[in-house]
Amino acid sequence: MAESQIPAYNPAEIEKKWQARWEADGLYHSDVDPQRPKHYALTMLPYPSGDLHIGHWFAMTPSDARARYMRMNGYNVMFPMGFDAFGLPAENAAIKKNVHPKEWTYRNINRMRDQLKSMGAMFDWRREAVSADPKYYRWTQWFFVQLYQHGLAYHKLSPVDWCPTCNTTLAREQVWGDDRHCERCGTPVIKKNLDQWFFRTTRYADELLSYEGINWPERVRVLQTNWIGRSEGAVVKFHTEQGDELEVFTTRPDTLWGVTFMVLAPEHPLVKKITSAEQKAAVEQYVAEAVRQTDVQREATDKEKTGVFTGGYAVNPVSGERIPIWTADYVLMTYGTGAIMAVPAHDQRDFEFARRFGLEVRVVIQPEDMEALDGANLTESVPAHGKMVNSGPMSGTPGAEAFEQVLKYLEANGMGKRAVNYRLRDWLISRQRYWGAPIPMVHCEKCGVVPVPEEQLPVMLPDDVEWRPTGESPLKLHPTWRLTTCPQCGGAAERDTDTMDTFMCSSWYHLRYLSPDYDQGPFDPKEYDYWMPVDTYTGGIEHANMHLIYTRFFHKALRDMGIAHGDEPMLQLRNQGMVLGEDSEKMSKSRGNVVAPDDLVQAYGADALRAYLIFFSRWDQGGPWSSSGIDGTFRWLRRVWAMVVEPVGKDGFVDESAVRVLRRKVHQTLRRVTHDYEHFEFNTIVSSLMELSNEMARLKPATYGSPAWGEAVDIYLRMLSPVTPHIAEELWAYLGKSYSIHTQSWPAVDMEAVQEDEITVVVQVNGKVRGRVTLAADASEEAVKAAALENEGVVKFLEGKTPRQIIVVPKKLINIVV
RNA sequence: GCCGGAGUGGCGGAAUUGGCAGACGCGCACGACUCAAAAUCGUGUACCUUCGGGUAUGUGGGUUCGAUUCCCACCUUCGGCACCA
Repeated sequence: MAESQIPAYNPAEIEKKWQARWEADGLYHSDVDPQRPKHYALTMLPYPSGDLHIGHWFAMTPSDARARYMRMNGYNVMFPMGFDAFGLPAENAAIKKNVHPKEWTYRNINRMRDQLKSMGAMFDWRREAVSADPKYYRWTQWFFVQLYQHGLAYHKLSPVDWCPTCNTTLAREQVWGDDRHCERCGTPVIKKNLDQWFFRTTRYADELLSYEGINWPERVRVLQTNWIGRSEGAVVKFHTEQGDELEVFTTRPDTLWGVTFMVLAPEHPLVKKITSAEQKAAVEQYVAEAVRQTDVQREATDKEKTGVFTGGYAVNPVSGERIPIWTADYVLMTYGTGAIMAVPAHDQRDFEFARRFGLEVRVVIQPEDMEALDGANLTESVPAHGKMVNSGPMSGTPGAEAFEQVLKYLEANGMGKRAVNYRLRDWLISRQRYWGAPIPMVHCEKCGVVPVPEEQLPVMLPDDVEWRPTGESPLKLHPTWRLTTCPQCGGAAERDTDTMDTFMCSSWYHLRYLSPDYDQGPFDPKEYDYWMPVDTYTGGIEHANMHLIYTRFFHKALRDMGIAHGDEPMLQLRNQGMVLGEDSEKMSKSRGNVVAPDDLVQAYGADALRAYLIFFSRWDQGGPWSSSGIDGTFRWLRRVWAMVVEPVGKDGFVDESAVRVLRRKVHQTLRRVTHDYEHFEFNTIVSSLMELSNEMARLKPATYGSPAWGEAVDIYLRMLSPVTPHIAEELWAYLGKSYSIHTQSWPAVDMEAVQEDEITVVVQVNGKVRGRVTLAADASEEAVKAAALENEGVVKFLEGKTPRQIIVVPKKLINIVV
């Protein structure tokens, strides 16, 4: 055959060709079909920052491959894509380049959509949703109003985290690290007192701690559990000598008789009232200093305890004792009640404070395995549980019962009750920036806060705004936008000029994909009933305590408002790792280590890049990028190409034993690859396919032209198609098989073909490999033993000794112990 | 300090239930093809060795006939939380 008739592998040509054909045919459209089982595969939507990053491809390619795999397994798969288009970076970049954020964002979206298409993923672009689109944020606003009407949104004046670079407030989740910096720009935050909108995430704290019915990684569950930070204890009611109630939260009610002082946070409202005339100056100075400090300075755990005696006293409800009240900055106004009962003998922080200021340390817990404790001699606190001592009527209560017994005592005497505290805070929603969904609320002097009626939504974000940040909301500076009439009384009123945190937009994007053009509600219930919940959700772990908590909260709130069903929005979650630059640093423009996927597509084709992204590291781990490795997957695809298109010039002789070997390898690989798709172990899918193509190339001369060879190529291309969809489609067509390979079914493993007819058993002597024997697969244990004992290499090491023990692992290994 | 990952050749990684450590690929070396180079193909590639073998999965112990895998202690490293009462 003339060589010119064999086509060469030309990825640029075939990728473009098939992408156009698939799009024209609507091959990846997903429609409701009650006859078929559905699978909603979702990958976290990108932020349109300008350029698609190799990290996006790393995240999305395996998700795409798995969505394709599920489709081949008979599922009606929906795999949508969209853009998280509101947010700070758009604005910051727009400021730098002096283009309108809207223009900048939509330009980027258009560019990124093309880039996404070049990877040949099975996205159903008819379902694309863009959060900055009025027909999208109309419903973001509608949800806000719903939450408000159901008591889940409220506003209050409170000290909040403010990023001085981004010029806006941030939610607690968006402040990271030891230095409490802004999650987006890295600037340390400061505190500001502002009137802000919050969502009541804390109302769902307990439910968010339950992961029943969802298959999420242990790691994410642990992160969320720690973040929510549930602790069980009691609220105990003390009184000041002036008669004011002073409640404290404690996890150790069993130490109540050991309280020797109390501490109020400097911001606590009672500080002023209880401070005595003599202490007034000192207290005022201390409070002023504490307030001036940043959280970082104040909450540094290594600094020495500071504080001031207020001159005031409280009464211990259980003992009637008179307890001095101090104020100190190690007590936080934001946790519990902002006041604590201090038990220095059994709490290290209280202990340090007591030693510093010469306060009494009184032992009230005696752990069974410790010598008798004496408060005066302790060098550190004893937080261990144990028998209660010096505790009035409760003395002698064993450690195991102490907590419950004291609670019973408190409740019986009206002195306190069981209580649970969470570290989780309500979600701060207001942002003082332009590029976001306006908060659909009107402030009326007569009627107070009034939501914008549904028929007036969306509250449109105006285009003609000075969006350079000033620290004030840009919408506030617009000459007319904020002026409106009160929906309730018709009088003059003002709009809320803040916009919403973009995590609000992304809390429900998976619902907008269901019906992005629907205008009777946020989503079409028919689509919802069929597709929801999301079956497989993939994305980065960095969202564990932000997006992934918000979206769970959001779903549960919708459920309770009767808008959604089910307890969880996403059944199965899997996280990919992060791709680093070749210098092992995080990829960033400023470091100059960003790898541009477009260049790689141009040089090697999308298929080789897809295969390399899947192959080069564990998906859940990520790691430093190395462009040289892509040569390997490119060569492999070229070998696969040659394996399929290059004929073997021979006279039809087929070696039957080679056929058996071929079929065995094909079906063993199929079994392995199927397993790996099910378990999100993507890199070994490619290595198994490489191994198989190596073996097939070796067996090709002896099997070419046989039905087994045809079967091998057929199965090979099917297994290949989710990883490298274009070359698989091209070769499928080359062989004259019916279009499209992507609508074919996943092949079934032939269990008979998988069976080995000969087995090689490793023979060990004292745990060391000394030989191996090959026998028929059905050889008896006795026969295997006999063969092993006769093996040349083995005999040498037995040195005539009698085996003490022979361990047989069927079909694998024999260990002879002498 | 607390919680959770991870440590395997020059590199990325593999080893499905406690059973042949290093699959697959990169890189490197040598060879074939070529006037030559590239590309491609082939062979080799943990360490030591007296060529019998011995040693190797962060370190040290343990369980076991047998441990990358299980247990204990420690080291390194990454991530999260941190005066949360």
